[in-house]
Order: sequence, then C-alpha cells, then structure tokens
Amino acid sequence: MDRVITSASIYWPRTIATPSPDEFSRQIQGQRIRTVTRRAKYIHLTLSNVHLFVHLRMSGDLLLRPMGTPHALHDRVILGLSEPLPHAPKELVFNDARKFGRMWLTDKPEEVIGALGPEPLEAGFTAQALLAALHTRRRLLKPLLLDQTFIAGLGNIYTDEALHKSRLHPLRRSDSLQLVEAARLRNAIRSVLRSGIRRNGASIDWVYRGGDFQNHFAVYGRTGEKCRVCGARVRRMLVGQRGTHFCPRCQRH
DNA sequence: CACGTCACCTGCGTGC
DNA sequence: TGCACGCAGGTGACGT
Repeated sequence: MDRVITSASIYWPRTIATPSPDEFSRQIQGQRIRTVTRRAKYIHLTLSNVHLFVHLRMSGDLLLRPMGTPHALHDRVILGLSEPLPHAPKELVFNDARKFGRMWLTDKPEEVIGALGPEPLEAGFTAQALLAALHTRRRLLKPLLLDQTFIAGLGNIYTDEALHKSRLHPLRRSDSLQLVEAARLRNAIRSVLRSGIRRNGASIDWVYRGGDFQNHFAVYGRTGEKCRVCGARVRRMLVGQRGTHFCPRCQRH
C-alpha cells in the first residue's frame, strides 16, 4: 500500500520533539511510508529517507480519517496522506488530550530508541538474562520494571500485574532475587503482556475505550477488593509517585 | 548510581 | 450547583 505524506498541520507545536515544527513539516512532505513497526512504546514509521517515531504517552491516539473531516477536540498533528487511485486521500491524526505525546522525525533512530532495554516478548529475554540484569542493579522492583532502559514496554498496569502474578513484592530489591523468582517474573511479564495484547489493552477511563483487559486485572485498580488468588484485600501504595497495587498475602516482602 | 520531587497537561470522579 | 481536590495508561529534568 503506497502512501505518501503530502502535508503536516501542527496545532500543538510541543508535540514535535524534533526537529523544529517548521523543519518537521518541510522534511516530511513527499515522504513515502515504507514500513510501520514498534519498538517498546514507540510506533516507528520508516519513511523514504527519514524515520518518524510516535509516542502516545498517557492519552495519545493515532487514527485515520478521510481527508477534510472536521477536526476533533484535541487534534494536535494531522498528516495528509495520498492513497493509490482510486482511493480517496486520508489524514493520519494524532489526537492527544493531555499533550504529553511526542513525535520525532530523524535520520538517527538510535537517538530516539537507542537506550531502550530488551523487548520482553523476544527470544533473548530468558530467566537467566533477566536474573543477570537484575543483579547488575540494586533497585526496587517496581521502579526498575518501569525503567524503559532496563526493560522495554512495561507501564504501570503491566508492572503491577506481572509482580502479582510472580508473587513478588513491588519493594523487593532487584539484586535479592533468586533464579526461580526471576523465572517466575519473566514468565509473568510475558503472560501479562500477551494477555493485554490479546484483549486490545485496557479501557479504564475516558482516555481509551477499546480493549477489555481491565476485566482481567488481578490487582490494578482493585484497591480494597479481594485478591482473586487468596482473598486478601488488595492494597495500594505510592512507589516513586506511581500508584502501586499488590496483594499483601501473595506478595510477601 | 539510586532516589525523591516536580513539571508537563486535561478531564473526570468524589466529597463538601 | 459549584468548587477544591486527588487521580490518571509516561517520561524527563533536576537536586541530593
């Protein structure tokens, strides 16, 4: 499917992380979209001779509309797309209520995604590799798993769910884990991610309504409710400013 | 290096 | 009803 970007309209300039909005508009015009892939939480569009990265952050959304559709509230960037005849042109819309999302246009992909940790769904993510990595740091599990340079792609929901599934306390220190625990964590991370993908993600508020993974949460957002495994009340605490949900019986310190 | 705090933003639910 | 407050799926820049 040959699609060429014919225009860029930027309504919230800070959405463009690099280069300047003017340069972005100029450079992206005429670029053909070759491939669309993903690395961690970045959507990666390889264009004719430059790379476009999109990060949705908290409230971003990418959608396709017929060209000329009236703007929606919170549209931040609109890329015009030509389609092969006889198809009508479309626009690729970046809509983002909270304005945290970002786009990068660069010929040096490593400057955007170079520091990221391993992809947990790839073959190299073994229990042994995870254990070795955990032992190179002395950090609390919760913030470490959220650290994209340590492991790529885990957010707050998946971290809490993976820790619960592996029966590990969010405040455990990374260098204290044994191999069997690292193996449980590795399997739990992969299982929780696959489950979330299979269910098209979670719809927990007004931001995104698509998936139904929220109906399968073990702990996230279930403060005070019974743990589905042991019946104890799910607790919530703050760890590094992030709401952290866990079962005090399943996840001993 | 690890950790805490704040900043960036808007919208929604709750409680007074 | 109005309003203050706390919370939200993420990251990055600081300071200690």
